[in-house]
Amino acid sequence: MDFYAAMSRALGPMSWWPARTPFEVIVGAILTQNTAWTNVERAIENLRRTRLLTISAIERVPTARLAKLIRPSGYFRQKAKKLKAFARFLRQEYGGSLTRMFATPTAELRENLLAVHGIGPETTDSILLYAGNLAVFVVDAYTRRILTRHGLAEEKAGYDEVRGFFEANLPYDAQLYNEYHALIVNTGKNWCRSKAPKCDECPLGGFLPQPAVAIPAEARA
DNA sequence: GCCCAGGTGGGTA
DNA sequence: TACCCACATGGG
Repeated sequence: MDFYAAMSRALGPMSWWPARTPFEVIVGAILTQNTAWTNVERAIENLRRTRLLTISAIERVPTARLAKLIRPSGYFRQKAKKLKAFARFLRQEYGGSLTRMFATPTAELRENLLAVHGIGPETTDSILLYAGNLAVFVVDAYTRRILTRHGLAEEKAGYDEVRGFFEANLPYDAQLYNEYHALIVNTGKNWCRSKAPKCDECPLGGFLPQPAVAIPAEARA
């Protein structure tokens, strides 16, 4: 039994990302930065209701109005600028086409996204994996917390270090990365919050370092 | 009231 | 490079 199998057995298929279109995935990835998803849902719903869930609409809407609509997601003035910055980037670099954007070689696209204001490593990789279906492992606060609590990573391991750990030990498979990250987030939400983690009930079983590596059985030699 | 959430960018030493 | 802090709402 390894981490993936334990989480999968406890939680079942995740079917992520909760969004209707690739563009909606990207909007959600920006809005959920350090924010509970329930708050993001309200903001997305406001954008849907006002027909603003398209690239051209985000480009056209005044920043102040955009900010007001996404207010429930928190950091709303910052995030309005970030959505604007992404829309501008997509227009300038790819003619406003997500299809064209995702046709870009992954390493090059990753660098380009990281250069956009408000899009850091986790948001970049969430976009690549969940909007583009590209095999890039997403690392978030729960991933780090779970790994460090099980003695599988240093407290201050860098983002790319943790990402590399997974990508080097897993088959190159976007669907697997998709499900794995989703399982980690749900495990974190349910059992591994920063205060009072319910380790005794967690499918990954407590604070102690695990002998098993954090990879699915089929990935092992 | 307090803590926390699927981060990121800017400023300072 | 390595910290420190602002950014902000809503739920437990």
